[in-house]
Amino acid sequence: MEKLNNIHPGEVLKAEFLDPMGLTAYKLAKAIFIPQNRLSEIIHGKRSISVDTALRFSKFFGTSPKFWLGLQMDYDLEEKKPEISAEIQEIKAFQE
Amino acid sequence: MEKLNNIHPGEVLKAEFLDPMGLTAYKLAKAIFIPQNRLSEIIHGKRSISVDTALRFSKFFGTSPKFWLGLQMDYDLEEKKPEISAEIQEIKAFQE
DNA sequence: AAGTTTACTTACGTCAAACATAAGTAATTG
DNA sequence: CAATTACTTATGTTTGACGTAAGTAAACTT
Repeated sequence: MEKLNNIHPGEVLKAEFLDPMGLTAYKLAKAIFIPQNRLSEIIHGKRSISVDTALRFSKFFGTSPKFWLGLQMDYDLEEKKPEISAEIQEIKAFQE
Repeated sequence: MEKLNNIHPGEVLKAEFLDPMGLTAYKLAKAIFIPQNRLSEIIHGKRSISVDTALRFSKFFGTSPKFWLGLQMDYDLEEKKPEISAEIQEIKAFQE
């Protein structure tokens, strides 16, 4: 199930980092020592930002790793919410 | 590789929520419609807080889902950092 | 013009981990 | 003493992140 208007981290990577910086996925892959397909799949939303990837982006771009994992978290939450909303609604909040 | 002094989210769940609230893992599992072993394994640090689990905790405890996923993120980062620190150090920050 | 490097994508097999089911034990409650 | 509560561990399935590799094409080098 693909939620509309939910930007995945790969879009941010491409639009906010690679393109403005004049960088290719090929160059980035070499620079952070990962295979090219990892980046290709991230950019096309087929793979998530893992802790490993976040740490590498972090060092290269000078961002925090949580920035990248936060983007992923936001995306995953938005994707998952509608899938399980029916069951979530059945959950009663704890009464202290 | 198990980093010392890194608290996993299961510890927080037990020490900061279940115990103070007089709740058992059994009751929580029933309340949020998940199998008991899922909670048992989380509490013992053998399983991570997934998006699904975070959304359920969120509704039941009245916290944000990001609170739980944030704990997991912090834990995962601390665990992973030492594993790949050598390779990360070889990454050169991008020069604009 | 031929060859090397850059650039990207897709196919494929592996492995780790999140999942549910189920079974087992023990303590508590009716 | 039977049912429920409570917890743990074993087992099998599926998903997804991983690397390797191969394919195509464009842009440089020589």
